[in-house]
Amino acid sequence: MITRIAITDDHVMILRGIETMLANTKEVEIVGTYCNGHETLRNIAADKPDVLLLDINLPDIDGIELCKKIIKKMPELKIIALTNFEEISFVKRILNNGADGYLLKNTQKIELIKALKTVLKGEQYLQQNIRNKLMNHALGKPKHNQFSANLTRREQEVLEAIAEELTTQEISDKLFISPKTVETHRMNLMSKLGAKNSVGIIKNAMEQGLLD
Amino acid sequence: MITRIAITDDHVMILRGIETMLANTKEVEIVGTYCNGHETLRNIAADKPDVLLLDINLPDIDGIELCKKIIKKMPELKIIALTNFEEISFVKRILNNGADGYLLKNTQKIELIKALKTVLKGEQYLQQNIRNKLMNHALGKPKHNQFSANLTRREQEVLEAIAEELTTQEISDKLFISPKTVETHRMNLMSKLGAKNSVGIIKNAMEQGLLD
DNA sequence: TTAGAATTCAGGGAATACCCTTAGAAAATA
DNA sequence: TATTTTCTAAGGGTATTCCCTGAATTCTAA
Repeated sequence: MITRIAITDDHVMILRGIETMLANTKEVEIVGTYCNGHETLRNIAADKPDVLLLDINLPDIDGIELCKKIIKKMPELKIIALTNFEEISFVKRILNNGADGYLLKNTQKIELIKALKTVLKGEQYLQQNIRNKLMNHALGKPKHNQFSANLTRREQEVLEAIAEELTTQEISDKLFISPKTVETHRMNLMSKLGAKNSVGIIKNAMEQGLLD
Repeated sequence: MITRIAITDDHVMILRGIETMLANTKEVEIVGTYCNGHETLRNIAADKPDVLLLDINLPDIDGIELCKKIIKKMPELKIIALTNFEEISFVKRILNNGADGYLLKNTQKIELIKALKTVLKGEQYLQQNIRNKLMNHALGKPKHNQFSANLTRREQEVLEAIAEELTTQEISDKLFISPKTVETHRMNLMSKLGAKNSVGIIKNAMEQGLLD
């Protein structure tokens, strides 16, 4: 059985690149290539692909919205998100909205084929480094992770307010607590995050993914 | 006479895509493909291309620096910058540092060939929309873009020192300048990055990849 | 060579952050 | 219930940042 593949990408070079990569693979056939979201929505039902390689950064439609719409139309279709970015929050959103796989655009032919086979089996395919990141991220939140400080609810709120560049007074107004209490939380944040000042709080918090 | 072409891009798909695009064109021959800056610098002299299609966003070397280095080595070589971004400030910088052309990655085959011919004649090639943007820019809309803050050497040094959680005094000791000078740089950083305080400087700098 | 950046520095004051300690009340947990 | 953690808040400082103005020197690109 030949797998029918469609590709959506506004970069012609990427389209040609994938076509070339798959040209000598007998198990697959490219049944459609689209340059944007609207073209994809118009033609995908007629082309009936088994898998769609979908660039998330399209000129016309937000990738996640597009993903949702396509899945609604064709629930059987497997979608592999294709992008340059490896933002964890983004990966999570796209995977929660219909995508079955996530590939970076520097993918080699072998990995592309592996990804296709995996999603066709009904499994999820993620590149190794993305998988690792997701793991770390998942473990970081609910569990006691010795590498990432775990903050109390209030500390988290103060942290976010500091990240918004608010002053102690402004934070106290926002959270309806005394400025002195805000200072206490700030001191505790410094201690927990190993920072010498607010700059360090924000730097470490961002590196540990405590913000977003 | 056959034109010798080399390509530098860390995305295999782009490499394959360009190869495919040029495969049926007799006037050109691809003599080398490189995945990063160092590979390019190592091999380009031996491959002797007439034109280099150079992705500006490489994993290892800053595109502009790389461009300078290559031109120093091979002054005859024509370089066409290849990228996803159409930031005017960026276009100007790269064109002022050795590139002869600027193409977006959504370029079609016809335009690619046209660009190659143009730069080989010794002229500059820019895509139409980039050309228009440059025109508009030159005609008097100096809208400074908050997304592309470009920092001076000293500002970058002060930025990095702030990120190290140093105080003004400590930074002044480190850089052998007066604390007052450090404050001036800090103020300019706030202004350039649209920040209200040092926390904002670091937050925006990290988001824009000005640190690391 | 000449205008524009970039770098340097200063005074002085207001605002804010930093740092220590202490401690009661509320909430979560064992 | 008892214990721990969290949240609250204060006094009383010192250190640092923030903000304004103004200005000389050096570098750099047209």
